[in-house]
Formats: sequence, structure tokens, C-alpha cells
Amino acid sequence: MNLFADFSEIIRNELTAMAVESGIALPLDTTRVTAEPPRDSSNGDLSTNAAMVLANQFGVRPPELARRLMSRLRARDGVATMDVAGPGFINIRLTPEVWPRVLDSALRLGDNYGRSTLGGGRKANVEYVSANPTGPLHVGHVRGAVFGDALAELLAVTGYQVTKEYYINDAGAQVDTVARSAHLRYREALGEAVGEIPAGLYPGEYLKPVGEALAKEFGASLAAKDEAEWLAPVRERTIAMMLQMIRDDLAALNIRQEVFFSEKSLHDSGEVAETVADLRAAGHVYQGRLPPPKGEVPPDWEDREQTLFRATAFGDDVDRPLLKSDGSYTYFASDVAYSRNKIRRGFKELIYVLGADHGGYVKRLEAVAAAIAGPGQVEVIVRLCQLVKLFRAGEPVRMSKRSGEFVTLREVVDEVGPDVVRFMMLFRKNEAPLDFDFAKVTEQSKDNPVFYVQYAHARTCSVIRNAEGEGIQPAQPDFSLLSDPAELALMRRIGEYPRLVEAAAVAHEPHRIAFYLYDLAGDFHALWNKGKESPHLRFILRNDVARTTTRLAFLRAIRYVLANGLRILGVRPADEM
RNA sequence: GACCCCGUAGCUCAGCUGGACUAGAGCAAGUGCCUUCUAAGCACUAGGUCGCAGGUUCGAAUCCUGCCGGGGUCGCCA
Repeated sequence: MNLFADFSEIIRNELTAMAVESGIALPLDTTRVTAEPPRDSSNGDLSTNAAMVLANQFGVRPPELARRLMSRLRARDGVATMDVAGPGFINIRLTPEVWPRVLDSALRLGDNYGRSTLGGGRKANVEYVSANPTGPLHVGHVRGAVFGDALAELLAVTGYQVTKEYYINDAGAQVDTVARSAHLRYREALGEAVGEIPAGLYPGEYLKPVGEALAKEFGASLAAKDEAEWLAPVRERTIAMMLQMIRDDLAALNIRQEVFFSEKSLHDSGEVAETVADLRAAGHVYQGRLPPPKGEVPPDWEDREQTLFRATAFGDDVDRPLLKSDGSYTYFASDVAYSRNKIRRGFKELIYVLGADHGGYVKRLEAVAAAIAGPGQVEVIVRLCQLVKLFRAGEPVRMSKRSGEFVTLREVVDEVGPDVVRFMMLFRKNEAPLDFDFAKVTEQSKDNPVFYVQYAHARTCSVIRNAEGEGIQPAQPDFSLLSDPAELALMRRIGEYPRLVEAAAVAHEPHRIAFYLYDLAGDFHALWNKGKESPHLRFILRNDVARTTTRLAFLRAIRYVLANGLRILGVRPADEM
């Protein structure tokens, strides 16, 4: 049961019926009609703007339309009282039986409470992380990794057919560089004194095991050969090992993408060449010159003719080069081929989770999809994640990327655990910068949102355990016994959950789930605390079986919502703290 | 020069994709209470011209335009 969606439909149906009676031309545009909880619950349980939005179409003033709509809604199930407020809101107070139905539905659906069919089975591809396979994931990757994973789950529970994907940049110069770096470590493993790692190569210690593995596999046979001979096999081994390390790191965060897509495979299969040929055949490719960039012109800029994709015809700011001057394909060319591959696999939504420094990619990705699939055929959604700043008890953690001394994803996860990392990464809008303080996020106090939410879940579990321990038998609950304002607030909150999940999915904003859970936990803790002052509000009342069993059922409903929300975020609901 | 993101209480941020009568939390501050069915507390108070100026609208923190301030990006790299 989705209270607000149900009412929204009832209201739309009534409006349509009214339009028919009044001889107003159908179809009636009800897209802007809402049914939502009012900000202030003293205005009722549900309010609609229908009269204000449709007054023009009906040719009457909003209050008049509101009265006509109200007279039809009066007979509906669940409506207790209604009034017209302000410029024409209809505020509806629901009958007390509605909340029991909400709780019944949460209990009946259990793990499925909050799922929806919004996506209608549309195929969505969520690509995230996609870090170059040249080293371990560092803290800069954490946010996108968690965000992408939670977004994928959010879409999955709202009826999309989701594929979680990682694009491996295994075709460019950087993987050659990491292969050379690994070869040096290989020589080192063979006993050679290699000294300082030269500038331009990867200095990280993590390549030592790669060198040792190469030495074990190849003996000394690669040491004497020319680079032309050893580069390919060393590169292949190195990438495979780097990728394994990356997958292990992601697994530590409970992230398991089902597709790891190789850029190199697009070249090997000829898809890049095909893609360029297709674009050419469609008239989207030409030889031309680009104007120099405004502002800071690179010192090595030279005006030259190149093979360009007419991205500007699809909304991009400039046309994009497909071929380098040596005739090989640009990174962009394989990117286009990759988009084409996704589109051919049937995805209708291409979702990219990128760092904020990739903001410039949005238009070109949209342009590519439009050129290949046809305008409006697939939806490109890019979400940019801002930087994470690390702190240790208030002091910023210093990092130097140049020397290879960066904080790795693994270090963060090992120190505070995957649940804390995941929750904190999602407890902020993705495009806002985020501060992550190791001390604060592990603190066991009300000021730590992860703890606060986890503890709410653990608390529900513990009370249920205690009740079982006391031999209290589950029985048919009578939710009409729940009438305290704190209890009603919780019921309302539970009723909002399905609507909230859908709204978060539409907006592609998993952080809304995290904030909702924080509020829900707050409502629950508030009710709990009220039980200290007012013992009759406690969950277990030894002399009142009816209330106790009812409240235990209530508790189970709360627990489902907490657990379901946490599951979307990929945070394990703790049974005890 | 262009494009993207951000600018809401002292601090950190929400604000449900335009809604109202008092713009919300948390921290910090002030006052009082508390030793608790699961413990790492509770209640109340104070605090904001929603960066600035216009505009659209019955109605704007939310949409449009222009400024100001902060961050990011801008041809063969990936």
C-alpha cells in the first residue's frame, strides 16, 4: 500500500469524472496534481493542490473547484475531515483506521515494503568506479563507488532491470606505463638494484608483488628482451592483477559489479572502427579544425586538421576528435563505441557516476547517445560526486599523490568498516563536498548518524528478543490502540516510505533514503524516550497483553522499514550493538 | 572567454524536483531534568533580509535573467 499514490489516483479519477460531467475537453492534464503529506501535520495527513492546478481548466476559482472535489471525496474510504485552506489546498485528515492499514501493509510486505514497479522493467546501466587499472583504489574513488552501488540498488527496488558495470581503461598509454613500472619491479625481484623509481613510472609498493609474480612465471626470460617483446605479456598480467586487487577492494565495501567491460576488447573486436564508420555513414564525421581553447592556451597548442565528431549538432559545446594525428583512435572514440555497445545491449538508461572533475563530460556523453540511438531514444544521466575530505579528530589528513602516498579505499574501510563508510558517503547530497572524520564516524553517540540509525534497528531487535524471552506470544495486533502523538508521527513516517523511495529513485538521489532513515530513527528514539516519563508508552507492558502484542507488531513494522532502507544503502542492519 | 556545481541559523547540512499560516534538523550556546523496558541521555529556549538585484506566478529557498563570492572543467592524455 502506497497511501499517497493511492490517493493521488483517486483524486485524478474524480477530477476526470468531474470533467466529463462538466463537458470539459479531455484529456485533463493532471500531471501537476500532487497528494502529499503537508509540511505541518496540524494541517492534516494529506494535502492536494488539485484545485489550484486545475482551476483554469475547469474555468472556476480554486476554492470553488476545491469544494466540488471535496464533496466527491467525502464518501471515500479513509477520509475523516477535509477543509479548504490558503489559496485552495484541500487538507484531508484521514480516519484512524488508515494507519493500521499502513502498518498491516508494511507487515504483510515485510522485506518488500517500499518496492515499486515505477521503472516498469526498463533496462538501466549504472557505470561507476571505472578507475584505471594502474593501482589500488584510493579515497577519491570511495564516494562514487558507494553512490553508484546504492543508486543501482535503489533503481532495482523501484522496478528497473539494473546492470552494475565497471569500464576498464586497459587500452591507453597509462596501462603501458604501469606495465613498464611492473617490469622494473620484475627486474628488482630478479635481484637487480633498480634504485629510485624514475619519474613518469608508478612508484607504488603495490607493484612489488606483481614483479615477484612475473619473476615466478617467466624466470629471467623477460629481462633481456626488448620492450616490444615483453610489453604485451607484462601488461596483460599486470592489468589482471591490478583488477583483481580493485575487485577485492570493492568487495571489502560489499560492492560487486556484474560486468567488467574492457576498453581493449572494443578495439580487438573492431567495434571502435565500426562505430566510427557508422558515424561517418550517418554524416556526423568531418575533417576540420577546432578553435584554440579560450583562457589558458596550452603551450604546445598547434592548429591542425583532425577527424571530428559533430557533437555540436547534438548539444555539445565543441566537436570532438576521433583520431589522433598518428591515425590511432582517441579515448573518445572508444568511449563512443562503448556507448554504442551499451545501447545495443538494450539499455534505455545510461547512468554514469563520475567525479566532479568530469563535469565537462556530461554534454558529450549525451551527444554520443543521441547520435547513436537517435535523439530521445536513450536517457543519459550523469551524477557527479564531489570530493571527500578526510579528517582525523578535526585535523585534515594530508595526502600527496605525487609521491604515491595517498590514503587507499582499503585503509578507510579496514579502519571503520564498510557500513560506516557506506552510510556516511550517502549522508550528503552527491554534489556537495563531504567531510569524513574517522573519529566522529565511529563514535557511539547520538551525534553520529550511522550509530543513531543502526542503534534504532538494534533497539527494535532487542525489545523483540526480550519479549520472546518473556514468552510473550505474537497475536493479532489492534493498531487502533496506538494514539499517542509520538506513535502517530511514527506511523505517518512509515506511511511515507514508499513514496519517498520512488521520489529518491526518480531524482537518482540515494541520500534521501539516508536522511529519511535518520528521521525515522529520530521518531523512534523519541517515542522510546517518552516511555521513560510515561510508562504506559513502553513497548512491553506486563499487565496489558493487547497493547504489548500490538506494540511488538508496530516494532516489527518499524524494523522492516529501517532494514529495507538500510539494505538500499548497502548497510547491514545490526541486530545488536 | 565558455560550460558545470555550490552559496539556507555561529558551524555542518536537509528542504520531498513551485505551495500556504511560524523556512527545518543536528552540533555549538543558554536553562532545567535524568542514572534509564538496552547502555552510550531527555525536555525547553534562543538564533536566518534562504549570496545580491530584477522577473515569471494566485504562490519562489525552489523556475528565468543579470551580477557577486567559492570550487571544477575546457583540442591528439586517460
